[in-house]
Amino acid sequence: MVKKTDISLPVIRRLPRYYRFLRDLMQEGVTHISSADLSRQMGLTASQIRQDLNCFGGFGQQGYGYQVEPLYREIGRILGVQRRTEVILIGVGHVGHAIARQMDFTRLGMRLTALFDVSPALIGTQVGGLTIRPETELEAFCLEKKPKAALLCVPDRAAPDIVERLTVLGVTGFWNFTHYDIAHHHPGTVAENVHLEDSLMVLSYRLKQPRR
Amino acid sequence: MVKKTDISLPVIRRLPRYYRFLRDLMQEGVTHISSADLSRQMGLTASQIRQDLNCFGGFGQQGYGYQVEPLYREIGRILGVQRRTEVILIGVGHVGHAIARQMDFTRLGMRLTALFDVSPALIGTQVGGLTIRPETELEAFCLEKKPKAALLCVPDRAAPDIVERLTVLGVTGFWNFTHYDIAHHHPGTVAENVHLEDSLMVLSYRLKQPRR
DNA sequence: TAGATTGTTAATCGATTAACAATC
DNA sequence: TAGATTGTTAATCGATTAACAATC
Repeated sequence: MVKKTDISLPVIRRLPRYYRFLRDLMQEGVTHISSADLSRQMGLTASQIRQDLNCFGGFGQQGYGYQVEPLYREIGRILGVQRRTEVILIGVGHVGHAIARQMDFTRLGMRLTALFDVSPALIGTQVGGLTIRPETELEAFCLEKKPKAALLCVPDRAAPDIVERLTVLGVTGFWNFTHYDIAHHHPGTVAENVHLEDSLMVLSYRLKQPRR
Repeated sequence: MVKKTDISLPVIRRLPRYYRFLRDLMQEGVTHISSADLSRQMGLTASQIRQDLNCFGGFGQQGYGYQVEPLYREIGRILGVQRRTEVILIGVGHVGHAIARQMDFTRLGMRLTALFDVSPALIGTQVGGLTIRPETELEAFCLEKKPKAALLCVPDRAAPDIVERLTVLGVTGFWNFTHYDIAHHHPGTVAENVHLEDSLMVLSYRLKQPRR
């Protein structure tokens, strides 16, 4: 059923949005929808939607549109939400804490299994059902549990050391909230960056632009 | 000195990174640097760096390189970090709380002036030197203080109503942590989206890809 | 001056959009 | 069948990269 083995990253980055949209449509009882309809509702071109969905083809019917539920399932399958990747969180500051408490990792194809921090005030306390471990236990834990991904919420200056240790331990994926350029320094890894400061500066810039 | 009035968004999105990098170089006492050197350190092509910096030209010298400090100042000026935009935060849940506590708005060209929430348990409590106000006071506050930007950390279902009220009150910029598509529903506004769930799903996908 | 490096134009690459034949 | 809508190819657009003349 899958047509292209390599789907381009811009397409992949749109999939979570399609996924959410299709779920909403299902809940409204919509069973099928045309690319034209979807384009109006999502603010994309119908052409782009057809191109995107065609990457893993077979869900549209000429003259009729796309079957909502099969399409939803297929996107979930492509994103791999049912196969869960174990992830650990390093740095339980304000942001790390918020992420650990609020995100529904299970629904997103991940499972949060451990929290680490250096602060004696935090170590041993519970957050979202997990006990914060001392960062010194990173090696022991990873050697035993072999997590493949880490969520990095430490201060920028701590990042290079932590990433080095984690890559040695076999961690290949990072959800990176620091400004340390993981992908550049560790070519074998996969890093998704969340640069909150950069994003806010861009908003600041765009607001100050005379005409948009 | 400014050469292009319209700098493309991809270039703008790279500016915060240049800005940080140049600050680091200054702190190391580096006074000038060539695009080739910078390209090695930042993992961009020298060509792209020259194209980018040339949008607001005049900081390079042939045979010599770029003056670090003037370039740093100019990027700060373009991003408008010294002119501060007033911003209010709606929704002091885990993420909103973390943002309010941790981000240094001042350094990023913004000033956080008020927090709003619906929860009686939160209203009246202090976060980062600000008292959480009831969301019902949004209109009164905005009519008086006329903030131009809002940081949206409410649940998705609350977003359409809040955004509608805020745009009526003259708020034109949103730092959007919800999945509500503000730019699509309110064409006049500027929205920077932080879609944490989407980002995590993309990481999950990339980790599960056979070869990268 | 010679060497280095920019500023800028041209070439390439990739993603988006348009068009339309295929087909439900 | 006629109408609608996809799948897919071709055209367009924009961003990145390469090349090199200008010049410090």
